[in-house]
Amino acid sequence: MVRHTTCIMSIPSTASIESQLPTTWSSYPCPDISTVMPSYTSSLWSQDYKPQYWSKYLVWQWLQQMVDMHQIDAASIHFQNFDVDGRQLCSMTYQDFTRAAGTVGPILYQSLNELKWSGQHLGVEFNPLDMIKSEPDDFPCSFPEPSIYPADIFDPSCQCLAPVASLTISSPDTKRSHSRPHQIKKHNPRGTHLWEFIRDILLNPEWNSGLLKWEDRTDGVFRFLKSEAVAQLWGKKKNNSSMTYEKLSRAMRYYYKQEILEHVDGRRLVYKFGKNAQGWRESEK
DNA sequence: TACCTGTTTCCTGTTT
DNA sequence: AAAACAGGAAACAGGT
Repeated sequence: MVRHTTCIMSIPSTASIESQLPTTWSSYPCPDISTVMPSYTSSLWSQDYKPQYWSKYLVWQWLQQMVDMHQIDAASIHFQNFDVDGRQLCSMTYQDFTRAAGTVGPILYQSLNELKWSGQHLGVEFNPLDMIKSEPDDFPCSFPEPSIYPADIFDPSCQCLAPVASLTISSPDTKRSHSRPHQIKKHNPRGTHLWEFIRDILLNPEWNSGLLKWEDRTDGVFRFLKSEAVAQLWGKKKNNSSMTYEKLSRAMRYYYKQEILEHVDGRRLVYKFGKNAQGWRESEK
């Protein structure tokens, strides 16, 4: 028996998404995108598309795209080294990329160079503006635009990410290549797992403006501050506008059995990374 | 094509 | 009373 059809089709309108947003969302520091980045809406396919003209935010979007595309463990990239705009990014040398991203550096360097000249990458068109220009009504923004925050929100001293030595990668390219000394990830059919998505938000303070919070950094205990907002972000990543915290939390509960998460007694919206969750510990920097 | 994994969706009941 | 939690059941989708 078919219990339900594709839920997206049953969503009445984008207004329902807004109504799902928590009231706290309105206080979320994410102003209208056209206000923050007016050029985005007026010149989507202009020169802004070129990496040389990207904002810091687009640089981060590109990095995120690279992480997804190549199945790179985001914890392996020192994102603080990419707190640059497109002009600065394009001025980085091969050595700079290697320093900033270790063994992933050459991949990023090559991808960027292809974008510089063609606007395409490995046959997959990269448009960092997709997340911004698409469906502005059903999601206020994806990750916050870094430039709209005080500089001190992004702590460049934060070394919350794992060293390149812990890199895991499983792109088809690297699977076939014996020249790259990457570890291969196990079966991961749909890109980033939910728990990795959660972990990466926690590890990247610039993305994590009040969405999630460490309760006990050492023990891996964290709390959802804006549960519905995180669910919306997750849904955005999965192209599922009907994602809710209720559904996200069901997926989280499956992690208990896998020991990716451990039970935390009696504390609402609080979870704890388990022994099979990797890349969140400070000692894994 | 069957099977597997990792969700996603829906649900009922319980706890806070 | 509402929100969150717990977990069963089935569907779904991408990868092998």
